[in-house]
Amino acid sequence: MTDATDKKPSRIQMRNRRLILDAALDVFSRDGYGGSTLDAIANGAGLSKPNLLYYFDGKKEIYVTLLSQLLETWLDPLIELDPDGDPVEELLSYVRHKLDMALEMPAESKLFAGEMLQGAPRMADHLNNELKPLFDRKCQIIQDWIDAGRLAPVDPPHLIFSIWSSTQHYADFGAQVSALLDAKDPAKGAHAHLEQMFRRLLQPAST
Amino acid sequence: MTDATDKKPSRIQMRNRRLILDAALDVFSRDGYGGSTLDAIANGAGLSKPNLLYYFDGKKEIYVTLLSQLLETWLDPLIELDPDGDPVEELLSYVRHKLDMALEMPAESKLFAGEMLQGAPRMADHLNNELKPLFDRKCQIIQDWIDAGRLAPVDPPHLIFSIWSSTQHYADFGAQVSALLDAKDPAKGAHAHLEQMFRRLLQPAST
DNA sequence: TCAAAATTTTACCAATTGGTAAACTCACGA
DNA sequence: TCGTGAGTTTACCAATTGGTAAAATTTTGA
Repeated sequence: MTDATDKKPSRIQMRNRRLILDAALDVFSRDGYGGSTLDAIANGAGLSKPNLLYYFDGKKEIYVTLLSQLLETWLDPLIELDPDGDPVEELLSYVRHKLDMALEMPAESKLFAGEMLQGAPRMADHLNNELKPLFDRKCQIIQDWIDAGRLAPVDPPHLIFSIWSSTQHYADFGAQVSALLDAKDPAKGAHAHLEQMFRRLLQPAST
Repeated sequence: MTDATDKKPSRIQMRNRRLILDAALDVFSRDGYGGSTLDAIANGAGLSKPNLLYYFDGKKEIYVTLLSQLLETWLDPLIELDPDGDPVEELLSYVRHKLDMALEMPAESKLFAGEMLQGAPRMADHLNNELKPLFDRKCQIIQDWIDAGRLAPVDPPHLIFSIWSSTQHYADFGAQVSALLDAKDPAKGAHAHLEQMFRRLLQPAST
């Protein structure tokens, strides 16, 4: 039983697995899966390559572990969308939360984006089995709000796409944003703009 | 004078350089720069690897050539934004054009996105010297429209970011879009949704 | 037609990369 | 304190990769 995936991870196991995953996030998000090397990850984690392979069975396992752990936190805010709250405020709160995540966790956003760019080959299962049902559930909530006249009529799936894309843009295309924006900090303007855009889109015609 | 960058490219040069760039677009956009191999590109182009290297000096040169050629067509629609046209219709036309490009040229979009994800290391010059001035010029046009009361007050740079992100999303995150959308063809819904969203955002309060 | 130039192939190579074997060291409980 | 298993290092390897040298072939223009 020298396998690193045992039931009872030691303190050292916990520490080193975390070191490795942290370094791997840096490397994978910067260089992409194909452009990343075990040496770079091991170096970033302060471990030797064979030592790194003592904790993970290979490059792919590190990547997949990272990705599946990330997905949980990444989709969390969508879960919180509350059917009993005020529709516009619920959705705007979601936009705010998503933008904050993009601004504060750009590496995570980029890792996710990179996987999507390549056709999500290692996430197809998760996409179909986990995200799709959640997505459909939340689309239904939005549709119910619309049917109740509490939200302007929008296409729920495409609304969610717009929220995802416009927020994650500040992480994934951060290089472009920085190069084009004179302001030192894009956060302020981004928040104000997205709030305005989605409020106008979602506000039902006042009666 | 056996250099492939001569002034007068032969018919064979034209044909093979195109074959190589076409194959390279496929490979680079699918596997990322680091994950792509000269063998894969040569194979896709139907040439041997040394033959491929007869036309380009190396992997990086293929990539950079591809990227810089792409940028011209990619930014073209922004150039067309006409200060003398109707503001809302000009911008909506730009949105439509951008979405069509994303839907029809997903590989190009992904190549561009992949470069951005990695911090645009091979595009910093182009970003600062070409795109930035164009971007500023177009932001000024939008600002002028707003000052003239012909457009709702929006933050021009962030408006452009929103247009870019929400349209390119259908290419870059195509795997996710396909997995989550029940409709066979996302194009129809996407067009309608983006038209609605940006029209609401941009329409000035009617007097 | 025919030599020169352009193009393509064959045969390589050095460096890198993901990964392994096995020896070695260290921490800890009996 | 000492044996045992967890953790680490050293030394290595086969496959892949970007790239080259030079011979062989095809195309071109006079």
